Amino acid sequence: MTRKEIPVPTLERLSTYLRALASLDIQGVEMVCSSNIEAETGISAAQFRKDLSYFGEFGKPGIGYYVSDLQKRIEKILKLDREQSVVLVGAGNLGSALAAFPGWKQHRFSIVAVFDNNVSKIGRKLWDLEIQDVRELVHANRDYQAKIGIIAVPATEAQNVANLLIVGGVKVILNFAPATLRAPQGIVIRNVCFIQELAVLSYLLSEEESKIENVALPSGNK
Amino acid sequence: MTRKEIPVPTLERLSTYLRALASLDIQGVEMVCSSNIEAETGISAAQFRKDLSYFGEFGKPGIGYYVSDLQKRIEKILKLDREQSVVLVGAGNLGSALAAFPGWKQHRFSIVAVFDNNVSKIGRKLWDLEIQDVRELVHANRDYQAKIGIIAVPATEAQNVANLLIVGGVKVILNFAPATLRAPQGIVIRNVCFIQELAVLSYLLSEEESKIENVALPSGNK
DNA sequence: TAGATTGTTAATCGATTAACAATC
DNA sequence: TAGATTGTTAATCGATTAACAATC
Repeated sequence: MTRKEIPVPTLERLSTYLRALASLDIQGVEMVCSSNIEAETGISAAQFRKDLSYFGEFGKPGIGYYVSDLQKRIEKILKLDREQSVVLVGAGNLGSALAAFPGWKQHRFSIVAVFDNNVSKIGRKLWDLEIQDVRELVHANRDYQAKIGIIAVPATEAQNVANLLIVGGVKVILNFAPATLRAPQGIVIRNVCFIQELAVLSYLLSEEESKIENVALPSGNK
Repeated sequence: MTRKEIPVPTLERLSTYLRALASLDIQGVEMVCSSNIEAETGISAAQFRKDLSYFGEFGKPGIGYYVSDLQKRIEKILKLDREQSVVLVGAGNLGSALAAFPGWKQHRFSIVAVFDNNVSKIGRKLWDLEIQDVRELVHANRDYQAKIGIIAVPATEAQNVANLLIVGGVKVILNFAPATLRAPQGIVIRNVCFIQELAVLSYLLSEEESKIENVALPSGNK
């Protein structure tokens, strides 16, 4: 069956295409060509066609793509065409902001449970969900059967939480804690760390500033 | 001067090394070798040495690296060795969670102002900062001189906010809104979109699950 | 039909990995 | 000195870009 591995950058872009298509769809656009997608997303037309080519044929030469058809097919590829259960660990500021995100339903994700280790929070509500004791996580997920977990706890707790999620049957984890997590083969972890993003921006800012200096002071030693 | 461009993945990893070094430093570790870093971060020893090599020499053959020295030097590379002003736009759940992040000072960033367009929020406090009218942003940043901006508003507002930030003198933007932003040359934008991350995980989850099926049903047609 | 645009192949580019001489 | 580990060069790998035959 030699499954050709799909590059992760391609998967990330698929999600971007989906967003652009949704926006075009709302505007009433029915057909697009790859250069429209480039205009909308900044991703090159060639890259767009190449990305799609991993999954089959989607358009008509000379014509382009049907917006709603393409949307549905990409959703299917990413398995966003059916509701998926997500468990959230961490009911602090970040967890609260995540739980409040209005787009969960639209993107076909459903937060089925929230856990925390803070006794003063357990039993209270985070929006419409009761905050449960993190020690109940493994047991509770026997019912939920969630395969997707989100870690929104301090870095010091993140590995413990990851272990619990994995024991509880979670297969993929989105980790917001600034920590490198260990996990067995077959478990996928993606890290979101805005401080790291800012560090990159900090470097790029200094680079831009030095470029400007070089323009301002053209002569000098090269 | 032919500045050799540093790969962005290298910059991202530098930040990861920094985190590992901080953790080792706290544990009282004074020396590390590249394979220690691999054990700590999952990034290969060769990759670590290659990444550092863009910026000079950091270690001693046969010995390794001084933890605190390496920390300081990477911080300097990323310009994390001096305080940097950041303006935040969006005082909703996400903006609030960002403002509450306890690590700002430690990472040498300082949120100097928060803006929103919601009349019922303007004038109120978000933690210790007064929420200002986003229409004051350009003017207000003449004082702050922040070069770093964070967008934590709904997607529909994101481009407008980006434009304001840029007019206000911001050079690099961390965008949390699920939108592709346009910006002139010389402005750097990085997008953080957890829904996109979940979409990737959703695909990888289905991939993992099909692998397991294939193991469970070994014979079949290949 | 002529013009437009796809899907795919080949060429290019860039990043990661491996190997090793230099050196502590 | 012998063993360990660096910094760097060369080899490999993978992703992006360009080009174009197929086709609507």
